[in-house]
Amino acid sequence: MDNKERVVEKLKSRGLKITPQRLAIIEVLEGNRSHPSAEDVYKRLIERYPTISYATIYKTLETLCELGELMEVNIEPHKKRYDPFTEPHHHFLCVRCGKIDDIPLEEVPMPPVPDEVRDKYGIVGMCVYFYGLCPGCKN
Amino acid sequence: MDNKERVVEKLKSRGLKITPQRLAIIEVLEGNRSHPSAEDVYKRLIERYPTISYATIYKTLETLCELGELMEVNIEPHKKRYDPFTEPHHHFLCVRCGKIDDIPLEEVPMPPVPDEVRDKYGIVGMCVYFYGLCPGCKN
DNA sequence: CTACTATTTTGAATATGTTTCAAAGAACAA
DNA sequence: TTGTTCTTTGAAACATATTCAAAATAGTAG
Repeated sequence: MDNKERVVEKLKSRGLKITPQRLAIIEVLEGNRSHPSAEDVYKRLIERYPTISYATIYKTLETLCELGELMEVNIEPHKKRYDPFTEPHHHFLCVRCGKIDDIPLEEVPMPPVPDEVRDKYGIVGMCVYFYGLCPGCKN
Repeated sequence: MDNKERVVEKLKSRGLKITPQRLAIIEVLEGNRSHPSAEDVYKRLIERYPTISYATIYKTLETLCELGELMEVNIEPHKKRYDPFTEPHHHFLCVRCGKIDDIPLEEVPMPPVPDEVRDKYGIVGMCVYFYGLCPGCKN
């Protein structure tokens, strides 16, 4: 999600309404590479929108996922994170500080999935997660 | 975890006690390829051990993970699954029926991770998850 | 076999993240 | 301006996992 206007048009084209809350959430996400959780988004917004609720945050995040403008990152058990950068890439979780980094395909390629394997299992999606200690935590 | 006796010896060698609950949990896991959740294990045991508690289940599963006899499978958001088959392999989740299948490395290889990438991020672990519709659900 | 000690189990309470719900509010088309 | 439909809200409910202190037990030593 690199372009707010495109997302707004997409919402409109599906008959969805452009509310201040949705705009604010989109603004928090636009170009955001920190893989925020629902709580992260909430905390970024609660000062500007003191009545915004988690229900709205969760619902909007879900909507954006359905529109293909956002991806869930489930690298951390029991806490969904979200990624507005939807091109294929991997993720790395620092198990000490909890930071998530992208690992681009140039550094680690997607594992090749033969068509017959794809068919056999009915694969429609995949993800690769890495765990470790980030440079700052390695000391 | 293909051999209960080895796990028992490992527990003993760490000064951990062999309790009926631990034995029962190990028996449920031994050779189990269904990737059970804590609840699955609980339900398998509650009839034979009417007083067994989730606290015990969770704690024992954690202990077995620490011993390297069990692996967490976090393919399903917000629900840990466990896998006693600890050799490297991938996992597939059917998004309709929730079943988890193994995908062996012969079908999809591990993506190659260059040493410099491993160092750069401090990678110590990785996993590959696949999502789709299993044959039974594809109809 | 008995007694001791450290470990383990238990049930209840708590924590955390997410979803549901119905009422109130707001967007937007006519 | 009005009406319809969608959206937001706060509270409650839900699901999974963890913590805690008291009671129970395994394993050891005598």
